[in-house]
Amino acid sequence: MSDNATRLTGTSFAVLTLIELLGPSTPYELKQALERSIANFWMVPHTTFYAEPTRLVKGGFLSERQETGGRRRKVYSLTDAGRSVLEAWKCSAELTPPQLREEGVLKIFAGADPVPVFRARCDWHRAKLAELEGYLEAVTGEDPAWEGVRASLVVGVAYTRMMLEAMEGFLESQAATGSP
Amino acid sequence: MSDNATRLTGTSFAVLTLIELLGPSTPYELKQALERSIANFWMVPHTTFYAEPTRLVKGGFLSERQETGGRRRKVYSLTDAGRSVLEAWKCSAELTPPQLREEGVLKIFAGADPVPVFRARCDWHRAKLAELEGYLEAVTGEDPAWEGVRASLVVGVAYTRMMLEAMEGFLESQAATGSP
DNA sequence: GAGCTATAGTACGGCCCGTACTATACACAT
DNA sequence: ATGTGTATAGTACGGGCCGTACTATAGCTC
Repeated sequence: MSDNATRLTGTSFAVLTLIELLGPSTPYELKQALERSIANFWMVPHTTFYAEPTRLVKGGFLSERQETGGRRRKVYSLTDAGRSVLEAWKCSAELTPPQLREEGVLKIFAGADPVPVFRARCDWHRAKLAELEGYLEAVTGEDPAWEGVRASLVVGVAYTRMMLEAMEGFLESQAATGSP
Repeated sequence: MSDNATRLTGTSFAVLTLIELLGPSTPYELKQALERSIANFWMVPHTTFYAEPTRLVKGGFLSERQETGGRRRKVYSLTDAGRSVLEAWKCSAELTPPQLREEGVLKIFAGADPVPVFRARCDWHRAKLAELEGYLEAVTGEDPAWEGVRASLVVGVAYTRMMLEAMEGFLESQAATGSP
């Protein structure tokens, strides 16, 4: 009946999911996988991410053992409790609202000129698009267990491309009316 | 030379901008304005938001006085330091990367069926779109100082509509192929 | 075997934030 | 005038988050 149970956040489920996909893993392996996938739609700073497995062990959702050679890193595996909360989360229909933090729009709100803001964001989204397409290419033809991984990258690519096209359209329309 | 200066986050600039627009304000007035505008692209939980003016006073960016009647609420105003960091931020070209946290894609990554996820998100975006259109209508024809407010709401409406259409398109294509 | 660079983390302190609770104002019935 | 319901306007608390700075090991190269 303890009420200070480990709170499970999106970051927790990100870690659990990665271990389910990869099998027993070290924190760095998890982090590498994260950055090529989940981090693009569920951002986690690395210091938070490294802390998460420890929390999950404390909550009984992961078990931990030490590598015997090399750096003697810790290797984490799912426990039955971990597997079961992960399954429950996947099946549940509940979704926390999407959270967006876009400093560019904040500046526009404050009265800044939208053109440089969108130009900067176009560059950012162009780079991101190339990055995501690279990740997607790397997982095509993989194991069917990775279907969700592929699907999420497809969503990410579509989203990024949509944003990029919308902003490019805006900038072109501005260029047409802005200067003679 | 103190190096533990108050860190200024997006939330800080949100508060500073709102006070610049509204003039001296109480926390609740700021929160009301926030929810009808900024919170849609820079989410802040209310407990964080209520704490922010206190931090900004400590940093010297806001000054504080007490209402004399009624609830004797605190009224915050910009100091010169506050006005100056706000201006510097508006003019600077730097932007932190856009931060997205979308639990739906996380579930798809984990292998969940995308259809219920997108259906839930469609409902959410439809409601959000109606809400934003309401806010936008409420500020049309206002003071020219509110130009940025209008522009940011226009961006928000365009974004939400784009997301909605993309998801509806996906669901229709699924319906066409998924069942006979 | 010293230095360089990439890899693989930890320490710390301030900030964030979800849950729960508090408190005041106003309406309207009693 | 007093109860009681509801919207308004917050505060308390403790664990989680996170940016900056630092540390440490592995392999490479000279």
